[in-house]
Amino acid sequence: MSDLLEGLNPAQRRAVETVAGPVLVVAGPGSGKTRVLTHRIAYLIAAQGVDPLNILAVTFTNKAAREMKERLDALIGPAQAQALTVGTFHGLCARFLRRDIVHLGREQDFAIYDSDDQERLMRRVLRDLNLNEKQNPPRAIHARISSAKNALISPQEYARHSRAYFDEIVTRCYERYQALLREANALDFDDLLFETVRLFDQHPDVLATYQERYVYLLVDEYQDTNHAQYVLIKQLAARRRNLFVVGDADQSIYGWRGADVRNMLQFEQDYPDAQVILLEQNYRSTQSILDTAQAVIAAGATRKHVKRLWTANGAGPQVMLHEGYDQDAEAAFVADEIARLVAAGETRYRDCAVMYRTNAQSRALEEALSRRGVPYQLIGGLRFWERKEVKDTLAYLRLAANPYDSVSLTRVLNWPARGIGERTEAELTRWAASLGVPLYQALRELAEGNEYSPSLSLAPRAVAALRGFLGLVDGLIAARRELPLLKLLETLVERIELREALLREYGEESANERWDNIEELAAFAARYNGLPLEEQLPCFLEEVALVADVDRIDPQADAVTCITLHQAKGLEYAVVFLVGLEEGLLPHSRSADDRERLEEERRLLYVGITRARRRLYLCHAFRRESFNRTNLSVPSRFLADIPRELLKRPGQRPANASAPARQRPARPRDVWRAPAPSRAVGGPLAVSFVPGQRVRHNTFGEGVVVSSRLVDGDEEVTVSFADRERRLLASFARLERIG
DNA sequence: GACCAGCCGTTTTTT
DNA sequence: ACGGCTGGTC
Repeated sequence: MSDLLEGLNPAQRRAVETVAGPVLVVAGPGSGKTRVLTHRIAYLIAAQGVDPLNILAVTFTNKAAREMKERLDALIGPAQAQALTVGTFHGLCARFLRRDIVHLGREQDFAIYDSDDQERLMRRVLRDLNLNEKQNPPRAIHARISSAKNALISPQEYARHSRAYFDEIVTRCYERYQALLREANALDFDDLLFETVRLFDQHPDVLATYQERYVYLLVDEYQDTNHAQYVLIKQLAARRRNLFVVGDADQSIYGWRGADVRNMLQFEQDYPDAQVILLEQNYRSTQSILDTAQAVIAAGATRKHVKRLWTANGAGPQVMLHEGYDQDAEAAFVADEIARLVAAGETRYRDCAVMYRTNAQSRALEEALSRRGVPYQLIGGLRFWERKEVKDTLAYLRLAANPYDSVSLTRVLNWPARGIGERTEAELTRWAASLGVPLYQALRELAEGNEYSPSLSLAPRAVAALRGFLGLVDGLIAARRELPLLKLLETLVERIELREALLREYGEESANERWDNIEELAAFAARYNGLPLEEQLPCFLEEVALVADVDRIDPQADAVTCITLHQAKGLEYAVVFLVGLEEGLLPHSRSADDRERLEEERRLLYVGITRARRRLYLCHAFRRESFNRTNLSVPSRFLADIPRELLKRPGQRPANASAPARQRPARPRDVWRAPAPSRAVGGPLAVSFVPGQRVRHNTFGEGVVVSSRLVDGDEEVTVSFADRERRLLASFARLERIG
């Protein structure tokens, strides 16, 4: 038992041992919160004799859930670890609903609609309501509906609150969208949460069984919960109140999808008897990296729980600041640097990661890395499960599980091409709608030759094609009952002549690539072989719908990880490159006009910086290609918040080489002191450039100073260069006086 | 109903 | 630069 507490610092130990009542753990990055979470579970089971069946842990990704179980395997043995309930909010809700959704008058074999399905369905809604897609972008409308659902606002309530014209549109769409989802026996991502809350709300008896079962609740990444998740937790914890949440408001980066950091900030009001534990010692990073992170976060808006992070890890190498000429040069620098470090035996590929704000930025990196033969794995981007051929193939499997899934049905109605064109589809849809039945039902009626009052005007040839499709689907439904998943997939591939279809459609090269994806899909399907026959398909489909891309990171592969900053949350690497630290990218231009969202961008950078264990590179480019044109870039404003002596530029002597203050080894209680907000350490006290002064810049060339002023402890110089006037920060721009 | 050529928007982040 | 969509033709 005692070894469960060994090696934990006093705060961590308190977090593990405080068994009863609400606990809020405010944990800085790298403070071992995953460890605390895991050890607490182990402690409950091994030292307190708690039955693992009574524990529910919620993690942010499936990967985190899997890793937690693996660690518990080692700590308390597989038997105990397997009995535990661990998962993501969405995964857990899907499980709860599968069991109990009949209480809401629904079928258990519901499909889960991902963003692509959601958008397709929204298109259908717009067509049904005769709304123009151009004027009413499906994504925009769906975004409104999604945030309404995250806030637990039903269509009726939305209608009540709607004010503006657009709200009226959204209201009508929301209603129709829900009706179609129900008709398709489908739930979208947001419904998984909403419907679970509704289930618990309307059926206290069902809720009570869960409250009884889950005596201990643990939630990770609490700062990124949305309102629906918050309510869900409140419902589940209401009885036993053994709620243990861990989070870091400074790392809240999902506000844009409904996460509300106030859930965490108000925890003490929600649970007045809550214990609050601060984890401030960082075990991950060097002092240099931590100092940089603190400088960035401290310059932001005021925070509630201000943590004083410290580490005993020592100063480590200085954080590097690098400016590339353009994105390719930036990528080349990254690739060269990784190759250099690996060649020098300093690190392995797998310990390196490159992080960026947008997926589009990965292209230049991929090119540079592969040109140098640096192995890499790209996370995100064109996601595997979203590739067309994969989704098309999956659509058939989804139909086999639930033929009422109209989005999947229309998706493959004419794929591969079987002579069912747009007109036929439109007519079938119209007919089904006038009968008030799902498309599949309409197909059946049609095939059985049933006559209905709303007439159907289809050519005999079209009717025959539709019959053929129905036969195919029904064949799959039958096959599903007797064949294991992998065989079902093989049957499907044969019946639709998938390989030939791919060749026909895409040409040899592309078709082969796509066929590889189908084979990967088959390999994934094969993993469900061990399950009972009737569970294989549903489990497979559910996992496919809910896996995150980070779940696909292969920790065994010796390869550099390329990943977005959002997905990097919770991960750590010895060497981290943050690229594209420029205005418009980080902070992203879409967040520039909103103070809150700007702060979220800052936290995103903070998250990125704190992923690094030993070496950190902050990179930006002088010019960047976006869309089809290149633009000159301005270094991110957040860089200006980092005291210049913390940063080193390659090929330059350290900015403050004569002052060894930062090089001293950190003492255990060497609490980091934040620089006074809005005044960078070592910043100028007066302007040093005067109008008319001629200056030279490494990349811009010669120019003339137009004006200069002090901004946030730095000097902002406006210089007229040959191409145009530019504003530069004196601490970054390397302006050389001439004449 | 299939096919082709040209056009447009796409890109912020994701369970 | 790419892929999906539109509008035209066969």
